[in-house]
Amino acid sequence: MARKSEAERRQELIAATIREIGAKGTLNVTTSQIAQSAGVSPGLAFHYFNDKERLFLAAMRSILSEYGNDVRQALRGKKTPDERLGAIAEASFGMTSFRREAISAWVNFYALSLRSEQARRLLYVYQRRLHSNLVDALRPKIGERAPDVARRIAGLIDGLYLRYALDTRGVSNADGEAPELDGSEGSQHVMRAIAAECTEISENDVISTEQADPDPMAILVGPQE
Amino acid sequence: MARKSEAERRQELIAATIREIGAKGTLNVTTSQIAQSAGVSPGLAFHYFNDKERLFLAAMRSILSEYGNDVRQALRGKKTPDERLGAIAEASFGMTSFRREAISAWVNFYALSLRSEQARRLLYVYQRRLHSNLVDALRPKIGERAPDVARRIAGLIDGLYLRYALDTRGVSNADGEAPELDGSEGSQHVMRAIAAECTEISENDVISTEQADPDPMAILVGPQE
DNA sequence: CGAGTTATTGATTGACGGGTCAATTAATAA
DNA sequence: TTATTAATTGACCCGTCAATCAATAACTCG
Repeated sequence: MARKSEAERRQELIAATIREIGAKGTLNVTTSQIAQSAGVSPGLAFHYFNDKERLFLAAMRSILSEYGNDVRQALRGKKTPDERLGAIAEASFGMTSFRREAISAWVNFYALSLRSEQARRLLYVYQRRLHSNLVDALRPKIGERAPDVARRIAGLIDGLYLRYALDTRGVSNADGEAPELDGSEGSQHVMRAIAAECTEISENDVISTEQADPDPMAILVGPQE
Repeated sequence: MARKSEAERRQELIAATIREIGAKGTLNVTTSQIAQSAGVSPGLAFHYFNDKERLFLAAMRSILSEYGNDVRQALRGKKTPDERLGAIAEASFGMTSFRREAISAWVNFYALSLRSEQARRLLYVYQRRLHSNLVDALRPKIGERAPDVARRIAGLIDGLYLRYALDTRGVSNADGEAPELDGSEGSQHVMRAIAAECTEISENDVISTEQADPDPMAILVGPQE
């Protein structure tokens, strides 16, 4: 049955992995389950990815890049800072990220990054990208205070995502019902927070530079190594 | 060896559970590990908690109530709204919540709540308390817009916590080194966000009531059942 | 002390899951 | 057709782990 190309199989296995993580709500899914969901025998998973960890990391990369594509596409054509900020916010709470599968993947990958150096690195890439997108969009509005504000907005996005994601019947045990989370509220919150931050800054305008926090390039998200 | 009271043993086992979750960075810890860490035989864990799930839930309750105590204590004596908001922020990023054990517990319990109804309920209690604390402290400053703002601030707290918690070498594999996360930055971010939200509101003062979002008591955190 | 109670042990079970590998099958080349 | 390569299978090995349980140690009270 030498059928499909390596690339295809890998993709199918990754998709199956995410599907199963979504269905079970945990990383405790067996290779057999994943293989079965991919319509393939268990051994094949180990043939393409050498162990489970690497399969998970591949799945994580897939989720991350899916989100990245969403943002990129949402930004396409948006020129004004506010348009761009809106695009980022909406992509963060859009359908792609709010499928049960994606939610389960995100949350569990957060947990995974507590024990896996690799996973932590991937998450860090996401954070850096988000931060840099926000800074780019904010700078025209608030200049050098953009990095500081961006850090809060990024935190807000993550936090709200988590809260909406875990909200109520959101996930629970698989059933026929349609959970259908809606993230539009989330992006509205984000936009309001941005508005508030910007208003405040234009208000304190003159003195802002000197009394502001002395090192806005601090730890949280900035190139480290 | 009939030694300690039930209450004591339960407490010891709960502490050991959190300790092990912290050390391994995951909920994949065996009952034997936990028992050993508590200086007790594996069987005893099942004697007091009937299964592992319940042991985890007890640990989660413990973490949650630890945080609750921190907040209560921080609020003690604080009268002005700003003092109270500062207390909440600092408690959220205080030492108690930033030990590696607590971080690992929180993050993994978030993931757990994707598959456990019980865990989700517990998390919901935490969210409701945080929200209500924030609203109480915000209302004197911004009146009926407090709930809406509180939702963002709560999200910001969660999100920043997550980001600081996962930051860099934060956890990784157990070693002798002292990671010693510092959350004081987090609370400063929170205070700045609050300041921004309040400034903006006092600015838009007159029109604010009518153009505000029509239903600030929306889904995210509000009594549901 | 001794009978009854409660805490505690740790060996044991039974299921399960990651990873390996020899064999099989399809596609391709000669 | 035959030879060669590569994908795919699925049974199997070995370790692990949640949960059970019969035995035992410690404590209580008469």
